[in-house]
Amino acid sequence: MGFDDVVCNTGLGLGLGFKPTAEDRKPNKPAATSVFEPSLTLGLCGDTYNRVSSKGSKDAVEVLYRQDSGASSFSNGSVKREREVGSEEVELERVSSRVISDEDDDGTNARKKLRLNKDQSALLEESFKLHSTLNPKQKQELARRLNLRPRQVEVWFQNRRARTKLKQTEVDCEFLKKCCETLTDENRRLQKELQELKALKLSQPFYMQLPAATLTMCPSCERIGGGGSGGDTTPKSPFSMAPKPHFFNPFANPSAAC
DNA sequence: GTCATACAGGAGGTTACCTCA
DNA sequence: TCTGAGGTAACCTCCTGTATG
Repeated sequence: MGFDDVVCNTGLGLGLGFKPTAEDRKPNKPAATSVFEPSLTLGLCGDTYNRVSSKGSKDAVEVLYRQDSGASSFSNGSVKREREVGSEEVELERVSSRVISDEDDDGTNARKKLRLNKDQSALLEESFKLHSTLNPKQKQELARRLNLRPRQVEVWFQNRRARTKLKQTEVDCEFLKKCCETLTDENRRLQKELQELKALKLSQPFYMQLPAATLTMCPSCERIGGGGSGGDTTPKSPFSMAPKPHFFNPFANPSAAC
């Protein structure tokens, strides 16, 4: 979809941006393969942000998802099963996570902050490329491979999704700014054109303002059409202006009537 | 079939730690 | 050495979807 298409063909003007399709919003759909439809609603998009590539880690991730294929934390059939399988360990994980993270060795409440190493980050990135969300089994397995707590993996994915969305928001914002600039320029140009046409009309003798010719010209694209042809016998002025008061609509396609 | 409740997980926002210029 | 900015792990709250009685 080109920029011009957005401005001229949709009639929606600033209805821009990208959001995942309904299909894309399904959990565990690979983030990098999403298809997007234009929208102001923001969503995940093909992620080019801060990506670390590692052959070894990619292999590991593929194995991870092969092992767990068919398990979705959202699909009706699997939710119950996952809860049965993972509820105990997940609960344990949550409790232990709080205890470990909230209390220091000496019992103080200092929040410990670990720094993921390069390999851990690479494997997490590869996993995220395949699936932007994890089900409990995938989380457990990934945590085991990374030697991290499942809670840490969960947090990483939450933050990663947030960063992706933030990045996409910034991109969309820039895009909308450009749209706004273009529409402002177009508006300015059309206003100027309108002023010129008004001045031209006033400068002509009265008899020249009569609908002597059947030619019409679109003020936007400056194409001249045979207004009288095609069975249309309605008399028209040389620059057939809109019969109604004409308000500039930046979202309307100026050439749509042509 | 409908409703109330509980639970799990994600989004959005915030806090706090760490690194670096 | 100090400091402010930026990145990000960890946390909190709210909302939504699903299962269950």
